[in-house]
Amino acid sequence: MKKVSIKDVAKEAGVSPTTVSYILNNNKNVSITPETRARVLAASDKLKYVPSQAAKTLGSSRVMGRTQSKMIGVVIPQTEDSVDDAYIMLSNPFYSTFLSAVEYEMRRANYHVLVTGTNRGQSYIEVVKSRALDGVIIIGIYPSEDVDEYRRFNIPTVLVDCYGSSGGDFVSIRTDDRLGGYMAAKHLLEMGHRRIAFVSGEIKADGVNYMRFQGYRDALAEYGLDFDSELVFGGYVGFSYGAEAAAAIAAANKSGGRRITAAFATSDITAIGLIKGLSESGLRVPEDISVIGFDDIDYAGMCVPGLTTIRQNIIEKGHEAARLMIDALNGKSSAGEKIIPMQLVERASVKRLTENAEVV
Amino acid sequence: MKKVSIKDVAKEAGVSPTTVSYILNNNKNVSITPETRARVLAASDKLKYVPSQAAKTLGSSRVMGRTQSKMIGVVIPQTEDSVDDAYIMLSNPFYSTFLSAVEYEMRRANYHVLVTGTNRGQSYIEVVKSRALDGVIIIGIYPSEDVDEYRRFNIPTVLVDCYGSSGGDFVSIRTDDRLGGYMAAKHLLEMGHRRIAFVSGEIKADGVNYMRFQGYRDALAEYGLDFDSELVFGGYVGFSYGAEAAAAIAAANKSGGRRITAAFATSDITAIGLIKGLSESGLRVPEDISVIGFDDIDYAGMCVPGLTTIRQNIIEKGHEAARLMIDALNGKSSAGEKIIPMQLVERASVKRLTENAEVV
DNA sequence: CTTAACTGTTGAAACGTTAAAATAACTAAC
DNA sequence: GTTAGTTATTTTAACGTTTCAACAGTTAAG
Repeated sequence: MKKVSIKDVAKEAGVSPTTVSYILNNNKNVSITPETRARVLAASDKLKYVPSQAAKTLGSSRVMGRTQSKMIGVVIPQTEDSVDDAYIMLSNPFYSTFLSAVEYEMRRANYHVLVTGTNRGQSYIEVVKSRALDGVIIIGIYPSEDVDEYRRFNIPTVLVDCYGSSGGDFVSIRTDDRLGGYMAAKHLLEMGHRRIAFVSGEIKADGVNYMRFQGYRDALAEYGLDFDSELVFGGYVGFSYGAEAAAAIAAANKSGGRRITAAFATSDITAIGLIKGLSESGLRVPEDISVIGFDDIDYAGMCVPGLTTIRQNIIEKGHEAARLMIDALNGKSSAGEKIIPMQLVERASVKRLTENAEVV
Repeated sequence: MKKVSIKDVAKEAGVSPTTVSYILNNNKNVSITPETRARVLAASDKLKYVPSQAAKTLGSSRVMGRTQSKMIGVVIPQTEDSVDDAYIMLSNPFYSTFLSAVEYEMRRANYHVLVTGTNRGQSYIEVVKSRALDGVIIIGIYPSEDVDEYRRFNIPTVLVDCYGSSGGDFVSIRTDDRLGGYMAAKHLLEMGHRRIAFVSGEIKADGVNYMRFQGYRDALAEYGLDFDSELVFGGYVGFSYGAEAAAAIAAANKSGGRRITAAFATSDITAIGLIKGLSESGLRVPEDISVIGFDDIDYAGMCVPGLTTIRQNIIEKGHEAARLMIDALNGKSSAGEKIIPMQLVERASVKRLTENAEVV
């Protein structure tokens, strides 16, 4: 009934609590007789001793910078749910898969993961301080206000899909989004498309969408095409699922002028919403309009038609983020940027356009 | 640079640490002069004091049963990813949405959430003990081995989608899955279908799939139809995404005999995999075969064709789970079962069968 | 005018652990 | 045979908070 503490183990094994601590933590700076070690281990097993992490954290906090809570935080942007008026952090499966991968890898390294949603710009430095988190992984937001504090407290921080980080102070992990945007647009261009819509959520200078947008323009320029701002759909908050963009595209195509034959959506979830909306407007994918996405979430391969997309290995990205975190935690500070490769995955949502079809 | 502790605040305000503690925790058992309170609050603000949760947890652990870590655990079953050989806990968007909702509501009540994946049957009592978690929300698994310990330590536990709990010891939250299965099958029957496949992941006696299966049989019986075990697809581990079932169904239909005209998949994610597989086998949904799902994940409304499904309000379920947890945490133990209502959402994946079409 | 209860505050002990210094028991060196 | 150096272990003090008993000062009751 009563909680088993290190003292109980010590008494059972006939040694001091310190010795138990040394043995259980495999402290390399002390030497222990094999017999003592065995005796303590046996006692610990017998009593089913589980150390109190709170006490460990507190106890180890004496030496500044050596506090060990064995827990990291993962901060995920929170969006308002389209249906209910609730805030949801894992609306994009990209985040779910990423978080799963991080959690798995961290747990293998004996760390626990505290997840927290956040509104853009909201500070969560208090969580970090009050919980004495060993590190933080932040997705999609550059925590500008907290940066100084992070520096001051020297908390290992891994930034995912962020462009705000000036200089190489933090560990950063992302794809080459400009290249990715270029790859997507280029693929559509190669397939004969010329009027290509750009469909995106919020476009912010420190976000991935902005970079993918640049890449899209790069490809256009390479083909000698002028950029047409009327082809940009979205770009403001809350425009997440592409359905609205679909209606706008359908309307644009009906109103005459050169037809939009393809769309590049900056995330698969948007692409899927787009396809849905197009289908409701009576447009078929890929027969009437081609769609390419970004990310390759599980769902991209499962939907009908299969979504052609720029794949990034999300699980690998999560594992890598965790590994970078673990390295940083162990003092092997690999500050700088880690770039995850991408590749084009061709499925069924993009159709090759023949010359005459294009002119229609 | 140095950490601000309660002592610093006390010194700044000219009171004892105890007083600061009382004020900052709004302790109702003591009376404090408004002036003192104001002075302490000001000092705390000025120094940007953030209490150490580790110290709080440890300090409050003196009285058994009053330990406050202000953190709960959410345990999510982990499955092997279909593509990579990694373990993923949030493969089903149902979990993601649920977790998001729980996290949001818990955070509003000043609790943090530690997520952890788990293999079936794996114990996580150590996490609970070492972190002194205030409570645990467990999804989809009945933690039989840990039950005694939970009882002994009297840790508030909310079981989600579990049928293993004998008696009303724990708080439990789920849908009426038997009714849900009945609703799904009945809808297909009402639409004229008679050969209805049952497609599911693992069917275990303490899981929701088993209950949905019972409901499916109830509906069949109501229509005077014999149960045909050849219509059950899946039922074993790893058969998650319905694609394999699709191939089996297509094969069965080709080999003669009465044609399978509809399928009930026990989760939307399975239904979607099924639709994909069917489409690859050259079968169209709903023209050639109708499909009904379960859950109404975001994706059900976004895919093409829109998935007809048995909707449960997942966000509401998450909020409710969090609220039950908070009640339990506050001693208002509402042990027993909370049932979340369902409703049929008709979209485009089920087709009405005319008499002669059925006989084909 | 004594006793009892209340009000606002404090000091000391405790929570379970780790860090650093101390100790004791050997061994080796000169 | 003193000194110095290992090795295995212990003692003491901290970490930042809460709890509990105590206290002095005021008010109320009899």
